[in-house]
Amino acid sequence: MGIRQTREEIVKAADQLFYRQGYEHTSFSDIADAVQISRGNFYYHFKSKDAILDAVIELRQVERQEMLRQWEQEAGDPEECIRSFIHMLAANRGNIKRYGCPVGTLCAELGKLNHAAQAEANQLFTLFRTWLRKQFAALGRRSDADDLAMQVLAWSQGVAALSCAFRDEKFIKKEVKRLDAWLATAAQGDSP
Amino acid sequence: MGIRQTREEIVKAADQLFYRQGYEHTSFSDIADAVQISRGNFYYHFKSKDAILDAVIELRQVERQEMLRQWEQEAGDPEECIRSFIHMLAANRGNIKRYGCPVGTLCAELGKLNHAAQAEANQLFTLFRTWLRKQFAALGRRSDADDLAMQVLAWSQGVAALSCAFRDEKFIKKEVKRLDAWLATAAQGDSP
DNA sequence: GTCTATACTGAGATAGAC
DNA sequence: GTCTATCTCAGTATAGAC
Repeated sequence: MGIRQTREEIVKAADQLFYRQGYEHTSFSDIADAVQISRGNFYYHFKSKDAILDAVIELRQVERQEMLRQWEQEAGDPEECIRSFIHMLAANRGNIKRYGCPVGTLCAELGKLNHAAQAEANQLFTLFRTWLRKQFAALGRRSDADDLAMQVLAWSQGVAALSCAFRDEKFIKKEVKRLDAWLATAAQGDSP
Repeated sequence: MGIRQTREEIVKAADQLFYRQGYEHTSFSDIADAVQISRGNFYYHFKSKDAILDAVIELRQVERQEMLRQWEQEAGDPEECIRSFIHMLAANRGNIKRYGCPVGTLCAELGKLNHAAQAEANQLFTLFRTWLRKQFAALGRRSDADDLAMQVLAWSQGVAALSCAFRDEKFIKKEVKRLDAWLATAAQGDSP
């Protein structure tokens, strides 16, 4: 197996495991089992567990960035862009119900660990925030675009947290509907 | 030191440490240092780390229940009760900014660990949910009281998660204002 | 590149003295 | 009740063979 390919598989497996079990609770053995390599082989590709975490965060950043780019490409207007973001909740409701939001739970965990990669993980939130702000500004809400972006983000985080705690997918669907309705009025309404 | 007192101090210290560092990341040594007892002495009071967690969850349940009871006693009407809940966010904004919501972050962590105490921790959410539902029902929103309770809970969770990630206290204040305004209309509005 | 073997550390937990 | 000493185990990480 090429070095590139093995490295990639490690990062992908770690990404999933960190999401499902948390970073600290995931051991090298867990990842090794998933990728079907020996524990020792790890250190040829990464010098430490932290290094794997860095790679995972970078992977998520690249993936999310690409996702946002694609939404912009497919959408006809900024409102549709924001709607794509909102509908991501519904599309991933199975995973969210079980494991929460991948970004939110990682940031929360690294925060408690006071981990060095905290800032980088939080960049994932910033990525969404900046993008949403841009969409709201394009929607004519220039003066409160950042507030609206934060509201959408917080709303999503709350829905993810509760649907996970109560293992409730229907709550996600309900809230996505409410978000949709809210967006429709926000798109028309002027800045307050 | 009496057995009662030492046990209580262990639970209190563990409560704080679990909140600030997370359950898994907190070791016996951490708690021992905080309480100023030896590691070995623990096992006279608790038979395992899980047992301490159980005690911490129970402590939080008792404390929250007492808090809700007091709010009801002090408030003139259900709307004021709900307002007390909302203002808890503002009152604790310093800790929330640093460590997130004590209930939300614990439930999230235990979920990832797939820990046995998961259900008990989630009961903390249920406690709030049931109480809020009761208040909304008393407010005349009987048909959607539970929906509204979930909305307030989710809103709070989202605010806590984002204010923590961005280390932003002002966001809490802003959102508490919006929640207040929302509550005022919800208190008047009929069931949809 | 990948493996096995192993060193090292810190964790939870136990035993028994005081 | 509290202590010290110690056990066991899992985790990260390293060394060196293949």
